[in-house]
Amino acid sequence: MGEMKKKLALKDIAAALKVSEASVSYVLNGKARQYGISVALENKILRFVEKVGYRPNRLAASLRTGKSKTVGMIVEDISDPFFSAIARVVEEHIYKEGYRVIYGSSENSTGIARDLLQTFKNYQVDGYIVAPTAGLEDDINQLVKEGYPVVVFDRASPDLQCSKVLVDNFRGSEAAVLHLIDNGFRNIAMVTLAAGQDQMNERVNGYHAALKKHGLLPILKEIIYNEDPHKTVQNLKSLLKSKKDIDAIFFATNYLALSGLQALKESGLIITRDIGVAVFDDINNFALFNPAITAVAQPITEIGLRVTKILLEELQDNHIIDSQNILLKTKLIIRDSSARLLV
Amino acid sequence: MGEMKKKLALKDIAAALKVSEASVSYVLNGKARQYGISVALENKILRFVEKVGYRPNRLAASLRTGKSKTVGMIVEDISDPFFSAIARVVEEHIYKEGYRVIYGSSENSTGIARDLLQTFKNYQVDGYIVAPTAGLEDDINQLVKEGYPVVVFDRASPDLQCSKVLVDNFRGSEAAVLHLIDNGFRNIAMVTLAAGQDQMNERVNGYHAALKKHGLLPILKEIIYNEDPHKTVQNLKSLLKSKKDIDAIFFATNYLALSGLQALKESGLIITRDIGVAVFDDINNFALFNPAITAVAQPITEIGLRVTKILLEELQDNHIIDSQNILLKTKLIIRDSSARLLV
DNA sequence: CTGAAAGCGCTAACAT
DNA sequence: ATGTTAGCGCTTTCAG
Repeated sequence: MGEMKKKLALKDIAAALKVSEASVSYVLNGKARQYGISVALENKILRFVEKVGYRPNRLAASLRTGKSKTVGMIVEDISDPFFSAIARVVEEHIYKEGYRVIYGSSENSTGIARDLLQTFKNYQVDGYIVAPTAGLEDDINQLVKEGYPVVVFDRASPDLQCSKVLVDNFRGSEAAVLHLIDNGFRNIAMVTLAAGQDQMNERVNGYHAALKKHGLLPILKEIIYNEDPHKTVQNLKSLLKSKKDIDAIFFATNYLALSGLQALKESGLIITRDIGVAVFDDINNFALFNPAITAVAQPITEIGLRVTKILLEELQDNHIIDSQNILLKTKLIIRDSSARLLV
Repeated sequence: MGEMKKKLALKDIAAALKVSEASVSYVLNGKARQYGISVALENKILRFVEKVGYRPNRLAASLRTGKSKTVGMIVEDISDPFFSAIARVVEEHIYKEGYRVIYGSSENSTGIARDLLQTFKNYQVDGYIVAPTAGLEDDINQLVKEGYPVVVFDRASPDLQCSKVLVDNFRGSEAAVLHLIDNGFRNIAMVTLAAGQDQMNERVNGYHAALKKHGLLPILKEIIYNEDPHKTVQNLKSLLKSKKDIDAIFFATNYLALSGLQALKESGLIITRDIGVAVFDDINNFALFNPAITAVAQPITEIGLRVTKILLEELQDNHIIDSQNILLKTKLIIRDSSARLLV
């Protein structure tokens, strides 16, 4: 295969132009004025660099400056539409500021997340964006203590000493369940994760709070993260079979809902006629399901923007910034699946 | 905020142990045997490194070796479920071999893609995975000529001189349309992109071929990439209004289908009763739509695995490898939306 | 078997 | 206004 053409280095262009490496470096970094490089020399350098297509080796610059212009981002699963949508927003906006993103999916495992953090560190990333797993608190706080900018999102333990961008899971959940109650449902089950993630706990708390206001009893079903979806469907079918009086289900995540809808289908239950449904997290397609699914929408773009903005601030200012705590509102999107069709 | 604790460097651990930097480096890179380091010294070094938690600076190693252990991946849009699912597979499998991934979304723009390629190069990535935009051929071939491993997927111009992992878009599309014809549909429209992407062209060719076999006439509607979805919905509603004899629609991508389903809904058309639907690319949820949507499934995991495997091969072997051409089969998943419900 | 030392390509303090 | 040069932290050749 082709020869690896010898790449031009800064010194090559300095030599070709018979100027010093420093001058070239200054010009390329927009510090010509600051170091009193003449406009003539500047243009000459710029023109030549353009002509020969020289591009500085970022690795070398990073090694020298200690800044890699890269941020590490840990999501739960990049193929989950919630996380990929946020990743997209972050990528787009942080790119404009000259930063690149390295991603990693934790699969909700503290071990993998820790490994990812370590890897990012080896790559000398300048900052971290993370959807933390339970148990990652110490690792993150350590990073903060060492002075690295860290922003967590989606979930956060109170112990975390860094900026946080979260949604109001409690109220979002509570609103959805109150809505189901308003529509006449009384035996409302909630399907959630067994993982002990903070945002899930809040969603469950919201569910309990709503029920309590009306003196209703909870029916909580916990699913293990990463369980084979087929098995989840089976588990949910069993639940529906054993508790025939369930008249509505509230799902704590979009993917649990997908399994749940499958379970309803296989159980021969028709949404609206037999059972009401609401979901936390509104992925695009819920509007197109038939019936359309009522969902608690998270402000995805807003989350991505806030995360990016805060990280950039922490990245740019060298002075101390207080960590920020952003709590965003969710929005209940009422669709057909939560309608009560009674005779 | 906390002091940036001075990071340990290799020379620090060499000094602490009173051994040479070379010894430490050899041990850390598993070359102790090769360079005849004693087992005793090896253990001593390993133990110490473990104890103080030293981690080599990959940037420095990369600068020195010219290998960054990073690959650059360009997708069309990381928030598209097709691409994020593939990204997930790639990430997972390439991670195990010690590589990291930097992603970028091209938004189907050659300019952005070119910029991303350049950026990746500045970061000295060892290899490239790309879903190419039309017009990126020269840039990619240049990379290949320079000796970089490149694997393209999802689409590829015949001019591309690198390994390719594609699906049989022509047959996949043809099979879906033949299926619609079998079910009695006669005025089958196809909604596709105007972008001139190779995979889209093949899908359109498959559509034409199927119609031709049965002497049917095409109704082709091209949508501009990145058009505001609301506008797309309007455009499709106009189409449905002006061509009232359309009895089925075949969508070339999952997101076009989402707009299309919205348009059908807003036009008061009921799938199965008024119109048949099939889609190229089966994202999870199509099975859960009601009616469930018939779709041409692409072997996502297989695509991700092949891409990863080929790239790793090209990355590891230094000797010449012929570029590989993989063509994977699609699978038509027949669901309710393509059923013909006639009286 | 081990140590010294020369860079990889760049930045920025210090000279001039 | 521009040039010289010492590293950033690592790998690897070469000499002991």
